[in-house]
Amino acid sequence: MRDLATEMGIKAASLYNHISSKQEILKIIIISLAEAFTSEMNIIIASEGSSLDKLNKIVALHVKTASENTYEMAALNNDWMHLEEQRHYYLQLRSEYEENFRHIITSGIANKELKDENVEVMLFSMLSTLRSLYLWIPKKEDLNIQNLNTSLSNVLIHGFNK
Amino acid sequence: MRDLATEMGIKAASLYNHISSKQEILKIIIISLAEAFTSEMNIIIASEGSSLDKLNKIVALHVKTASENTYEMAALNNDWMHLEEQRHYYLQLRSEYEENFRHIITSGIANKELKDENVEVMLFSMLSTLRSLYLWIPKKEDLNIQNLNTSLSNVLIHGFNK
DNA sequence: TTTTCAGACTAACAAGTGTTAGTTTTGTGA
DNA sequence: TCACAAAACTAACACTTGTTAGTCTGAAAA
Repeated sequence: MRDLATEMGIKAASLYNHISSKQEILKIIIISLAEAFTSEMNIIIASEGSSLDKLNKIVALHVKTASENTYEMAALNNDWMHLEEQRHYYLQLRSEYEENFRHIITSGIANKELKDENVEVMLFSMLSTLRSLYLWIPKKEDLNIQNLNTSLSNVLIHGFNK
Repeated sequence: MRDLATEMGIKAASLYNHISSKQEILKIIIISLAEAFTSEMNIIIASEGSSLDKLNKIVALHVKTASENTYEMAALNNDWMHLEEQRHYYLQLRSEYEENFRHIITSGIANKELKDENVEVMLFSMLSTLRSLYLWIPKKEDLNIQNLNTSLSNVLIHGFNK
C-alpha cells in the first residue's frame, strides 16, 4: 500500500479515503474484468454461425482483452486465488466460461467441423495460449491486432504442419 | 519460513542448520530444474530426425517434466523473477532454450515440413501450452502419459479443424 | 566412558505490513 | 467571507517476516 501511494504522490493512509481495504482493490480489478469478459463471451455463445466462427471470435475477444487490459489480465491470472468473499463467484464465472468453450468444441466435433480429438486437450491448449497473451502482446510492439487474430486462429485451430 | 518449518516438524530457526537463506531454497529448486531441462533439450537438438520428430520429443519432455516435477515447475514458472544473483543465468538458459525451439520451427518451414505461418505465433502457442502443463496434469489424474503425448502433439502441431 | 558435533531449541532483532485515530489542509457552494 | 466536506496529513498500532545469537541434546567417534 505504501508503494501504491508513493506512485500516486500521496501517503498510504490517504488511500483509505478512497477504498476500504487492499482486498477491495483486488476485487474491483478482477471481478470487473471477469464480468466484462463473461458478458462478451455470452454474446459469442448466443451468436449465429459455425463452431469455427465462434472459436475465431473467442480468439479475437482474448486478443482484444489482453491488449486493452494487460495489467488487469495479469492480476486476474496471477492473483484470483487471493480473492476472499468473491473467490467462489470468480470460480463460478470461470467454470461457466470453460463450459461454454467446451460446448463449442463438442458441437464442432458432433457436426464434423472439427477432428474427433481429445476435447480436454483441445480446450487446454487453446485456453493456456489465450490466457498467456497478456504476457506476450506487450513484448511484440510491432504487431498488428488484425494479423495477430488471423495467425493465432490459424495456428491454434489449423495447426502448423503441412 | 515458519510455515515450511512447521510442515517439517521443526522450528524456523532450525532450518538454518541446513540452508543459508530463503533465497537459496528458491535458487536450488529453480536452477536445478532449469539445468536438467536444458540438458535434455540439448540432446533433442543434437538428435537426428525431422523437425516434426524433434517437436514431438519436446512435447514429451515437457509432459515428463510437468508430471514428475509439478511443484518445481510451478516455482520456476511463477517465481523465477525473484531470483537474485541467478536471475541473469536463468534468463540466459531460458532464451537459449527458446532460441533452440525457434530454430527447429524455422528449419521445419525451410524444408517444407511446416506451413509458412508466423514463427513467433507458432512458438508462443506451443510454449504457453507446454508451460501450463504443470497446472493441468494434476487435475486429470486418469490420463495416461503416452496418450497425452500423442494427443497434445496432434492438437499443437496438426490443429483440430477437419 | 568421554568428547564431539550436527542439529534441534528459545529468545530476540529489525524491518516491513495493512490499517486506524485523530488532525490539518484545500477547494467549492452559500 | 464563511461553512463544510473531501481528502490530505502524522503518528501509531498490532502483527508478520527472515534471520541471528546463544544454548541444549543425543548419538556417533574416540
